[in-house]
Amino acid sequence: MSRQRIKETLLEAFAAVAKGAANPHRFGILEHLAQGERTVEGLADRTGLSIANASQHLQSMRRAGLLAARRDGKFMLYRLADHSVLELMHAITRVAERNVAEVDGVVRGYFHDRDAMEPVSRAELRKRLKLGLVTVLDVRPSDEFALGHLPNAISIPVGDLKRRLSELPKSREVIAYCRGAYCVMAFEAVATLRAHGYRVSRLEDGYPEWKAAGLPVAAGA
Amino acid sequence: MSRQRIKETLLEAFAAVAKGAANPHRFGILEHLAQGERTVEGLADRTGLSIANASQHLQSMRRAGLLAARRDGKFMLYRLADHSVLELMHAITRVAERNVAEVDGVVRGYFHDRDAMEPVSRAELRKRLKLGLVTVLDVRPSDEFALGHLPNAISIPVGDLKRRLSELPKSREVIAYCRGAYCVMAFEAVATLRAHGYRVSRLEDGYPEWKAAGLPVAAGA
DNA sequence: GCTACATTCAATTATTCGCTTGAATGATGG
DNA sequence: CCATCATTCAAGCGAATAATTGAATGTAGC
Repeated sequence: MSRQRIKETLLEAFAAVAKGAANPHRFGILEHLAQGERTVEGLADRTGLSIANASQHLQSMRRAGLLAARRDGKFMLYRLADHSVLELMHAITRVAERNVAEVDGVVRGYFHDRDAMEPVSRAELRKRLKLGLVTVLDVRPSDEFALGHLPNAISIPVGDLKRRLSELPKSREVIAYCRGAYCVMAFEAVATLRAHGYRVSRLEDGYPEWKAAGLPVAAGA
Repeated sequence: MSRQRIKETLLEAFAAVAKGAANPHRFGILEHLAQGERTVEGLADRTGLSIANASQHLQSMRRAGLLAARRDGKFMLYRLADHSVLELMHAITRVAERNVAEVDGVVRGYFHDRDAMEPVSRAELRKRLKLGLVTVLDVRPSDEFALGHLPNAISIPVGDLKRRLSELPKSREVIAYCRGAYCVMAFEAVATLRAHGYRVSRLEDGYPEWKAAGLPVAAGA
């Protein structure tokens, strides 16, 4: 095989990997799979795609090397191929946050206050957790919380937040998180709680990154 | 703006970033721009694209947030938007090397010997450089070498390697590098030199990553 | 101002993509 | 083995993409 042909083979493989993430729905699927494995129907529901369409996206992403799958009874369970895929997603969001005006604009839209935008790092959260200084708030849907969450986190899905404010102590600082660094539910939760006088920040990223970093997680209902 | 709409905005931006790399020619353009800024015509020549076509790709990648550009006289000089783009390219290649059979196959095709495949890390190369133990070989075209290269590197483009073997001392270990981790010229150089009895390895990645890591570089003819 | 040259724009075409629909496959549980 | 249900396959359609061609724009040097 000629050098030129080999180079083409590599470039095609790299392009195919990128193409696996190069569609809003597919990137959304990746975000959901970063939480853990999911069935085709589960993903179709969460992303609003038809089942056949979701299946096709999943298969193409699998061929591209982004996903792995296993069968469990009559369900196919898809998952991220490995942790390098999570890193790829992170790399994409970093390019976007630095160089795409729309992304920066979204963050600014939620937080008029400059220091309200600043997220708390994982290391910082661990430190404050040990000192017992903070309340950790998980704003994902409760089924996702049930499959795994940060230790001692309280589960209040963002839609329920306004009527369940009493569950959060105003005396302590709150750290909110959801599916990832650019999961909008955490932004909204922070904005809502700030408006109600809470001291609250968001975690720099979400549950998948926490878990991938090897930090302790809790699971179960 | 609704949460749903914001989520769509973010997903579209992320997908657009990925799309910027989701084509073999565009990924090739990124590899060239990782070396330094280039004109439209320069890129068109190197990638084999027509000028108009290269221009269109460059503009779409710029809109996606991957590239920046400036005008110098009658030339437009394109470059990577920032270092996060290099990290994105790295993330893509890592997913591919771990999960795409074709990529693994290419590496194996060059090196039948298992330990011949193992690259030398940047840190390891620096250490051996300080001890004066190695000859560093740059196998990129000489114009790219002229624009910047590793300290004390010898420039022998891979096409000239066989007839310029005498320039390389057989007594010392040789470390070859080119444009990046999956630049095929370094693979070929290692295979060629091994066949001629040299002790030779490749650097884990190429000139762009070395420079991005803040390590010393040399420039000039 | 005129000419040369790098780049971009605009119009066109073949191809690929994303999605829908409906039928086929594969596994489970009675 | 039959009914059920999750998933995949296959065909078809409109929209988007990648490439080509030729004209238009913008800058430099005379």
